[in-house]
Amino acid sequence: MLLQQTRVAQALPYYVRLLARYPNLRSLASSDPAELLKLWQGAGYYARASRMHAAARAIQQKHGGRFPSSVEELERLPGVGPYMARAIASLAFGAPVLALEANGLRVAARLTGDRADPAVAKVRERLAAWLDHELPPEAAGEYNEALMELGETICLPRSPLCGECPIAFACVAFRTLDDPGSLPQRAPRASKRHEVAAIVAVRRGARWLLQKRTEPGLLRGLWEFPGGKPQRGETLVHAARRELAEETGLRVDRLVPVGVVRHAYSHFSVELHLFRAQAPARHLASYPARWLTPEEIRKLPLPRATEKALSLLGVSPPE
DNA sequence: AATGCGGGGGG
DNA sequence: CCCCCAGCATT
Repeated sequence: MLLQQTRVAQALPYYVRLLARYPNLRSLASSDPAELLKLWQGAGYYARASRMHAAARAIQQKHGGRFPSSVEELERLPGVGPYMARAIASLAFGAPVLALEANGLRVAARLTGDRADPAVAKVRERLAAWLDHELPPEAAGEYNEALMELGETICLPRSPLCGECPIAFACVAFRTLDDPGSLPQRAPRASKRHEVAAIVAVRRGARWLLQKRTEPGLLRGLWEFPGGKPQRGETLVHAARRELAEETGLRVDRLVPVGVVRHAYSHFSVELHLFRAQAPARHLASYPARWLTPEEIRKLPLPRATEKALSLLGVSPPE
């Protein structure tokens, strides 16, 4: 699950930590989801953590603790889709099925010289059918793994190392194209949005006011400083004050500018203007906001942007 | 079929 | 800066 849309090199340290903490299915199924999310911090796509937890529980309760082995059963598990179901079935149980993901699609497009966009279902089916025809039923797992390994180490996305490729002789892109790396051809993407927002760090003694993101969507379950985007014509200071009041019920006196946190997400980037404030005399912050010491903050799952903000405030990051 | 979902590495 | 990554769920 860690490897979904995540490079092996990036997932590896998380895998090691997770496996040390949850050495078997039972320990994962009975684990605290909050602790799992903290271990997941930094890996991104945080819904994967809760799906993995749900899948472990499902295997315990609906399959008696025995890992399901058929593609159909596997695909019913939370967080397990067409690729993972076939990867598990072939690699772990020897099922003669093709497990196709980004690497395999790229390799197949080049081997067959297919110039079409794999984002189109028809093209994916065509590439899958070709690979499926080549698949040795008695060694499907090794075949699937070989496809991915080739894609990860040699048949690279932009600059493939065709000189080191053991099957370049059979590659249509290598034999016919000036730049085999130009395949597959993808549709151009929408340009990235840029957003500006104001966030407020309210302090009360040794504690800071943070809130949990509870809405479905971006960074769900992670903790951040209150704040939001300015409305039309609104100043950043006013937006900070308004958002703080709306989200936590707090009204503060003076807002001191601290700095700017810049962070890039996949489809947009944000520029967070960070302000500091003292807690008012009456400070009944409403849920889901909480007053937290640095020690408590360190135990919560935090997005990169919040880590950067804490660093600006001089709240020491976890070592 | 299209969209949302993070963060890091490389060109 | 842009592109991509051992996909999946939702609409």
